[in-house]
Amino acid sequence: MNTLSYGLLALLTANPLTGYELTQGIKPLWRAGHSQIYPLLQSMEEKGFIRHERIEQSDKPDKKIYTITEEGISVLQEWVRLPAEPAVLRDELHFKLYSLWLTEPDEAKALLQRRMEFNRSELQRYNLLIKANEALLDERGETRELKATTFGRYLLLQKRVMAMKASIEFCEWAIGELERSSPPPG
Amino acid sequence: MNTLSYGLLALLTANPLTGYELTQGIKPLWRAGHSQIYPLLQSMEEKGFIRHERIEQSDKPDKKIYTITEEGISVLQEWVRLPAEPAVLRDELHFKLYSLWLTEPDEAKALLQRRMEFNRSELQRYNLLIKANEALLDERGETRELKATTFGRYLLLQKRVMAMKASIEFCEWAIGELERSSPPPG
DNA sequence: CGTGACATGTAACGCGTTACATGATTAA
DNA sequence: TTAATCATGTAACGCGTTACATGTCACG
Repeated sequence: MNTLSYGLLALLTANPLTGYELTQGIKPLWRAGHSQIYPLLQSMEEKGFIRHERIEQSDKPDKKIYTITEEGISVLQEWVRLPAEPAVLRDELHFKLYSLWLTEPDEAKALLQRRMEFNRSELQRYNLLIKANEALLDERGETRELKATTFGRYLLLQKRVMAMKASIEFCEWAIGELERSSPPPG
Repeated sequence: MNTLSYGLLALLTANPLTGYELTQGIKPLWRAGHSQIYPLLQSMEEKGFIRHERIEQSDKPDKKIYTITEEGISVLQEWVRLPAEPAVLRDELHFKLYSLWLTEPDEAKALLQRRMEFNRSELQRYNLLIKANEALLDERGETRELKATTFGRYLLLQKRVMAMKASIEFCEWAIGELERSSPPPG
């Protein structure tokens, strides 16, 4: 049981999902491809933390819908209360900033601008997810459980939004610093 | 040549360093242990991007001081102008936030508080690094090269500072949200 | 007629962490 | 005397990415 395994359990507490849906749904939380996820689902099923139901489909490939078991919920519960390890950030840009003086000022600016545009599109994506989450609550947010899972998603998405905004602010500031240190002609 | 290899080259453009010093110095930029770094130094030396000088010491173990070569600088230069891959963030807290409703409100708050305290200590560490960087410039910041490398470090450290501040703000906000949704007795 | 979504899996390889290995000096 | 700093290396294992593998339907 590694971190990703617990993450899959976390997603399954909200509702039953297929491996394919888990692969899509985990994207804003953790970077993982389907080739990592399918084997973990198999091993968690052997451990009794999840179980699956096979759905035969004629138009699309058959699928397996995974549901978390009572045992799965209780191991997740124990894990959640354990202190969280420090976040690990791996960003090439750190090294590129460090050696920025090796490039032309124009190229340095372009580097930051590309990152800023990517961050802006990510921010937009998170805002859409927040709206979808709120809509879910408005439509059928009656049970205590749905309110609770929606709240968790809300916290998480706000975390991502705040980080993205900070990153965009950094890019804007750094581009300004670059222009101050080598003003463009004109 | 992976990202970490270019990162080591980046550090070596500022001044010659030992593998040990590189292991320490890379910490704010990338997570990597010495067992990753020593083999990369050997392979980069075979490629001709760096070279080393052995220093014999009587009180401490002997050391190897690595210097970047002209060829090393030129491959780094080419790499820096390439677009930076999106940053990868791996944070257990994402999953724990998502399943926060499985814990007692007190434990949920403690989870966020621990992270906030860690972030605050990181912020302090970065502020010290910024001061050290500025001091370096004041003391002997005459050459154009030193000014340039100091500038790169400055940008990078500001990036980390802004990210940490955003993360601290998130924790404060999230603790507030938790208190609002389940007020403490009294 | 090709691309993308749906859907699940395995294999190979590279990257990252932990542990093993050695050994002197210095401060608590 | 125990831990920490300096200093370099290897080995084993686990995690993450890319590629291989298969097949249908819908849309442009």
